[in-house]
Amino acid sequence: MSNKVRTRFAPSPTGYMHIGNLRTALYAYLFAKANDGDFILRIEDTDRNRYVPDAVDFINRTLAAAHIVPDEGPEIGGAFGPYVQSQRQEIYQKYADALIENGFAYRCFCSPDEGHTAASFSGYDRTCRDLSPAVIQQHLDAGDSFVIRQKMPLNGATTFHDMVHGNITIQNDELEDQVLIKRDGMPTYNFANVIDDHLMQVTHIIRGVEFITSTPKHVLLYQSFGWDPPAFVHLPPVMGKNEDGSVSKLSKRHGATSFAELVAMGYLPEAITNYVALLGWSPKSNQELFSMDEMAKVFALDGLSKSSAVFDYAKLNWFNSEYFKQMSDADFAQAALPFAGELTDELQVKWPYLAALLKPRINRYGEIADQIAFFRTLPEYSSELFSNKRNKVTPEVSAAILPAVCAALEPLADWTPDTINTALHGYIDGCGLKMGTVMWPLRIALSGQKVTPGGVTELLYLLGKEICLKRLQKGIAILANI
RNA sequence: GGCGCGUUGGUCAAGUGGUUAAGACACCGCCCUUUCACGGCGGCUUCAUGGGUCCGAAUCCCAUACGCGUCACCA
Repeated sequence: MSNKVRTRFAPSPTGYMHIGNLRTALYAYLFAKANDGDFILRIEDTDRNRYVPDAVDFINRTLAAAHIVPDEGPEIGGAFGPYVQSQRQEIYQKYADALIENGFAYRCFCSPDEGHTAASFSGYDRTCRDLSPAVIQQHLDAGDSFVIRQKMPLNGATTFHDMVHGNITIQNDELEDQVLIKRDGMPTYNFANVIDDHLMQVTHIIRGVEFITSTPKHVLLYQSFGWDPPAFVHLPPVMGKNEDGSVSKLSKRHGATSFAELVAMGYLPEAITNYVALLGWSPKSNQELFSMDEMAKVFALDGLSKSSAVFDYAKLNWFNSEYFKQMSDADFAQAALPFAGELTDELQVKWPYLAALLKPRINRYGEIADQIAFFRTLPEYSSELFSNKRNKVTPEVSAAILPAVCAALEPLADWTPDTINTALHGYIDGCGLKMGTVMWPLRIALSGQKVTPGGVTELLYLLGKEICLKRLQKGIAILANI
């Protein structure tokens, strides 16, 4: 049982889930599941200045929405708790003391404001590295506050293996005597993560590349304790495309950066995770549409890419529209309704019918309001809109067609797609014009735009007889001036 | 700046010494068609640059350039 795969997602509670973070969580989850392992959620809240109320709840809700379900964590518990770092303070203290005991760490009494920066090597100048026991005791007796620092080797190099990048070596003299326990008694990330990953028996650390350069410090810590380090998997960042064509780490100026924002824009969680999974990972096959279960079957580390990927809305749109097509009309209608804005009474009744027309035509729910705005208010338009080369329509031709269609529609007692269609076809068959030629001017007069959700029959039905006749008259009036 | 990592078309990418360098999105064109969409067909554009090694290099080596990361008592 000891070689069961265990991965973890260890966010700090900021109340925000960046796309890149979501992807990290997703990979850690998928890798665990692909290997019948466990996925752990751990909250890294050792920075008290950054604490955001309800952030843990937010993380739980986000993971749930994305169908990433932890096997262990603050809410579900598990054999290795607590899973919130601020509740593990004594544990870190104990291990830090052991390090001091064995000469791998030391108390540093320097004030953070004194500027103890070394000139010849990286970071802290190591003033307190070799204090005599007597001096240390003096400080302790005086009640001086201190931090605990890691005692880095002065020479040599540290090498570790990364499963996506291969072996990485860093000279030890590049390493600072980093702080392990802060003045407030809390551990730093670089310390807590080592202790917790070992104690929680994490086998694979999956995290962003930003941690790659501090990994040697972690490895040294594992060595000091005599522990075997877990496998390391460092993921490249998710980028955004700038106005000038350059790319940089996905941020606000690129639009949405969080899972929650994308959902608010009307993207389906399933589509987001599917797309994000493929941003930096590729399966052995050419399959692109994956359910979570399918991904959990085929996910493998060797499909991860080394280089960063640019977040592309065009591709996300495609994924989302594919997921829309898989939805039933009823489910879509229900889920889309909140995005429709205020509906006329007519449309409220006919919403399921309208929604079915919208489903194959939009990329995200957020596009709905714009698409259906013309139902409520006919946009201003000019007679030029009536021109369409493809269907051989001109404003003149339109001027002849509109009144005739009005006449054909007017007598209809029953206003259903069927009766409307029959009346329309009756007219078209009689007049000798092509269907497209007749439909074009109708669409323009009905909607004031070239592109509409649904065909003319559907528009007529949805608008209702009275409004249709009015809009057709309006079209005739506009055409009268040419 | 030091150190580390990266670089296949507009974007995601397959590829691990011999391929016509897959596939997807986007874009363009055609077909279908009651517009749009859907669907079908086709096209466009790529191995950052320069040196090696080799019969042969996107694949191996070395430089250069560019990009990203890191250098906190943040994670």
